[in-house]
Amino acid sequence: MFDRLSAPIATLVATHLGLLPAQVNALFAPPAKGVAGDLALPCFQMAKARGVPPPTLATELAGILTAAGITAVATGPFCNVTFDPAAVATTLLPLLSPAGTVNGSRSGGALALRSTLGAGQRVCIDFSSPNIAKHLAFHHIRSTMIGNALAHCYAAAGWDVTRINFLGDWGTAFGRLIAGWKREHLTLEQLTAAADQVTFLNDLYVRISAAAKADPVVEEEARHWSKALEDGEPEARNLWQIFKTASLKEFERVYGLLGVTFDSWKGEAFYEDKMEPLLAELASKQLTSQDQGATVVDLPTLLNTDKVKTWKKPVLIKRADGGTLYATRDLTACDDRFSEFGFSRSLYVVDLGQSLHFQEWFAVARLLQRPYADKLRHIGFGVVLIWNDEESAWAKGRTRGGKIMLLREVLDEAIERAAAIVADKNPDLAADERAAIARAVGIGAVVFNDLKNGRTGDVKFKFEEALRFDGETGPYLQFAHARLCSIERKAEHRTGGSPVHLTNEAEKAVLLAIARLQGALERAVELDEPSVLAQALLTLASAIASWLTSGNSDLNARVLCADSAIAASRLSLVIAARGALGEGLRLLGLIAPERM
RNA sequence: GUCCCCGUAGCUCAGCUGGAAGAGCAACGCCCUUCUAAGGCGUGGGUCGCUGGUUCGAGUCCAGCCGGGGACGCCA
Repeated sequence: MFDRLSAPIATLVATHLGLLPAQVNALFAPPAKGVAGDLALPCFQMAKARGVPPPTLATELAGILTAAGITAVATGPFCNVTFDPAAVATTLLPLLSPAGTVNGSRSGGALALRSTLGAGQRVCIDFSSPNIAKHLAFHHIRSTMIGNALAHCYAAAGWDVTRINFLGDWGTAFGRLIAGWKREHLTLEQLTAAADQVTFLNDLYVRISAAAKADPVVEEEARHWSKALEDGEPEARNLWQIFKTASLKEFERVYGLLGVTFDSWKGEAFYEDKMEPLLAELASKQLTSQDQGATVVDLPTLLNTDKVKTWKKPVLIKRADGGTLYATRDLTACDDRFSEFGFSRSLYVVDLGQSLHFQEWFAVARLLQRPYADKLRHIGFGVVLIWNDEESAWAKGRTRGGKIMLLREVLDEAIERAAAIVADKNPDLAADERAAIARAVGIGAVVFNDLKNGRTGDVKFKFEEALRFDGETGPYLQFAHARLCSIERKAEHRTGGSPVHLTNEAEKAVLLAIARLQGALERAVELDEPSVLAQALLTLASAIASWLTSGNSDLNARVLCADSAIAASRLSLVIAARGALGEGLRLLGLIAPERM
C-alpha cells in the first residue's frame, strides 16, 4: 500500500536517470529520526554510476521531484521527500474506506492487512502440541501464540491454513498412570469430581513414580500396563482415553481463554501403528543400518563429503527394543499431512533446543526424495526465563521452590490485575462488560509481551513487566483502539467522506503507519516472525495516540471539531485506523475491546 | 569438541535487502473544566562485546576471538 506513494517518485527518478523504477525503489529508506521527510533516497550508488558527488545528485533529484503533493529537499547525499498530507489522504483513504463503509460501524481499515502473496497455497502449522496428563505450563504460551499469530497472518496473506495440534498422547508415562489408577482403585467419578482433573492425574503420576522407584513390583505393573496399552487391550485403552479426555477438557479451557483453535488434533498415538511402512521403505532404499541394536539413518556416510562435513551423528529411527522414536513419528505424520492437505509449506513451531532434531528428519525426508522435503520449516523460538530473586539471575522454567508456573495461573493473575484497573478507570460499565474487558486486556498484556520481540531470543519474564498496562504493551494498542471507537460513537450523526480535508502532520503519520502495515504483514509471513507486525502496530498506535491527544488542548485539532467538512474527513481516518488496528490485534491473537 | 541462540542507553528490547544510532521502562520537567491521562510533549543517558576484513559507507555482510545460554544416540 505504501508503494502507492513511493512508486510515482521511483518512476520520476528512474526516468530522469535512465534506470528501472525497481532499481530506484530498492534504494528507498526511511529517513533518520531528526530529519524532515517521509521517504529518503540515498544517492551514493546512483551518483557513483553517474560520476558525480552524491550531494550534487541529491540536489539535482530534488530539482526534478516537483510533482503535485510532494516536496523534495537535498540534505547532503540524501534526497528527502515529504508528502503533502492531503495528497496522502487522497491516495490512501479510498483504499481503506470502500464505498458504503465510511459511515457505518464497519471499516475497510482491515484491508491494510491483506495480501495475495499466498494465494492458492496451503500451509500446515504445527503448534502448541502439549503432553496429555500434564498442565499447559506458562512456557507453552510461546508455541501456542506464535503459531496462532502465524496462522492468522498467513490467512490474511491469502494462504489456506491448517492448524495442527500434535498432542503428546503416547508413551510409557501412561502405563504408569494406569498402574497407579488400578493400584489406588480410583474411579471416573473421583476424577471428574476433582476441581482440576489434570492436577489429579499429575499428582497420581508423581505418587506412582515414587512408588515404582521404591518397589520393583510396582515398576513391573507399570511395564505390564504399558505393554497392554500398546497391544490395544481394552481396559488399558479405555483408561488412556479417559486421561486424554480429561486433559483435553482442561486444554480447551485455556485455549478458549486465549482464543486459539485447531483444525487437527491427531496426536502421536494416531501414528503409533502406522510407522512400519516407513521403516520398510527406508530399509528397501538402503538408507538404514544397524548400530548397537538400534536402526539408524547414517547421515554422515550418506551425506557428508570430503569437503562438507555437516553431519556428526546418525539419526535413530528405531530403538534396540523395537520402539520407534520422535523422528520416525514426525516423518510418518508428515507423510500423512502431505497426502491429506498437499501443503506448499509446513511449519513446526517448536523451541530452538530441538533444531538438530528437525534438521535431521528434514534431511531424511530429502533422502527419501519426498516432494515436500524443501517445504518444511522449523520455526524455532527461545526459552522463557523467569527472574529468580534469591540468585538474582534469570533461570529457566520454574518459579521459587521449583514449582512450575502454569499458563492458566499467569492468565488468571493478569485478568485479576486488569479487572482492578478497569474498575478504577471505568466504574460505570456493566459488570459483565467489565469482566470481558478485563479478560481481553489482561490476556492481551501477556500475549503481546510474548509476541513483540523477535522469536529467537529468550523471553525474560517478570510478572511486573509482562503484566504492565502502559508503554509498549498490548493494552496500549487496545487503548488506542478504544479511543477511536469512542470517537466513532460520539460522531453518530456526522456524515463522512469527501472531499478530503486532512492537512496536518499527525494525520499523515497515522495514514503512513497504516500504509506500512501490508509490508509488515508480508514480511511477518516470509520470516515467520509475528514481532514484525507487532512492531508496526506499535508505530501505528503511537501515531494514533499522538494525533488524538493533540485534540486535548486544541479544540480545532479534534476529530469532532466545529468545521463539519473537516470533521467528516477526520472521521474517515478514525474509522480506517480503527479497522486497521483492530485487524492487527486480531491477527496477533488479541481482542480489541470497543471501550476500556 | 561440533553446531545453534544471544551480546545496542541503568533495565527490557527495536533497528527491513549495508546508507544520517531508536523505543519503552526507570529518573526529571510540563499537559486533564479529557472526542477515554491505560495518553501526549520535552530533558538527560550509547567507543552498537572485541579485533581484523570487504565497501565510498558496517549495529547490519565475512573471518577469528571473548562472554552468557542451549543442543549433540536408544525421552519428546
